[in-house]
Amino acid sequence: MKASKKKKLEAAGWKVGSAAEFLELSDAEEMLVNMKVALAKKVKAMRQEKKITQQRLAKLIGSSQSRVAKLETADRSVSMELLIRSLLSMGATRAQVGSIVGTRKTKKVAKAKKKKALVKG
Amino acid sequence: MKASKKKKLEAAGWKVGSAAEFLELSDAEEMLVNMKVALAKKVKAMRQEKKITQQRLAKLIGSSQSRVAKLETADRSVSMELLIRSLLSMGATRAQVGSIVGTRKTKKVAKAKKKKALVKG
DNA sequence: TAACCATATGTCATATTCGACATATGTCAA
DNA sequence: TTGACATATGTCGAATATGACATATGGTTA
Repeated sequence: MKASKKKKLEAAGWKVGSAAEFLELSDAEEMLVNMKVALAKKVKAMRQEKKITQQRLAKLIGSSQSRVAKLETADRSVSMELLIRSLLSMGATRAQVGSIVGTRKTKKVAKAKKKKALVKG
Repeated sequence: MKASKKKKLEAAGWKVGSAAEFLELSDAEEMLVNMKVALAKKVKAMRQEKKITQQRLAKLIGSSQSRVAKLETADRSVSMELLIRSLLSMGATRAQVGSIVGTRKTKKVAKAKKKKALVKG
């Protein structure tokens, strides 16, 4: 991480330890966000595959349509727990959830480029 | 639902009211609890492997010793998010976290018996 | 156009989770 | 015994996540 960013955060009142320590936390936060986004996409995909509305999924998990919408857009206000509960409520297995949590998304663009490069070479 | 399951959950610190109440726990909720317990055990295992105290882990994740203790005992008041954040902060990979989330615990005794049976047969 | 349905967004009162603190328990060495 | 250290538990005010509601947006059909 850049020193300038650290300075900025410190100026804003954030207590930052060593740069290395901060890096670890930053990575953890980023991974958490990525996990949530991945889970959110799966919620939407599963719901659409089952051809049910957000309203119906909401009822299934004891929530409301608006919260389901927030879930699927990985809104800041949604917890990991609710995301996972939603998947499980739609019939996902622990293994499926674990797979989503544990799998980093690969960029399709990057993959395409790599493939092209191989063909060319 | 089997009484053995109830016992298991209670042993893990999840106080369950009446049996009838427990019966109303959905499969999804039970899976969620099991995931939390598995993650909690991993937090403790990783911390001990790194030979650091709860106090130090607390500082690493910006929390307190008491909360880390609650984390490791899978207290009701701890979120999935904090459990995962703790693992990531100690250097766990997404793949590792995913593996814990997605893997149901199998009884060693049961496994041993199965193996023995195979040998015998 | 209008009416309808699905989804997104903003707000709010309540519920849950948070860090922090006090304190209890347990272990080990002086 | 005492004291120091690690961990567990109970509580509390603050922070965050919740369901619910109103409403906006976008697509489809009459």
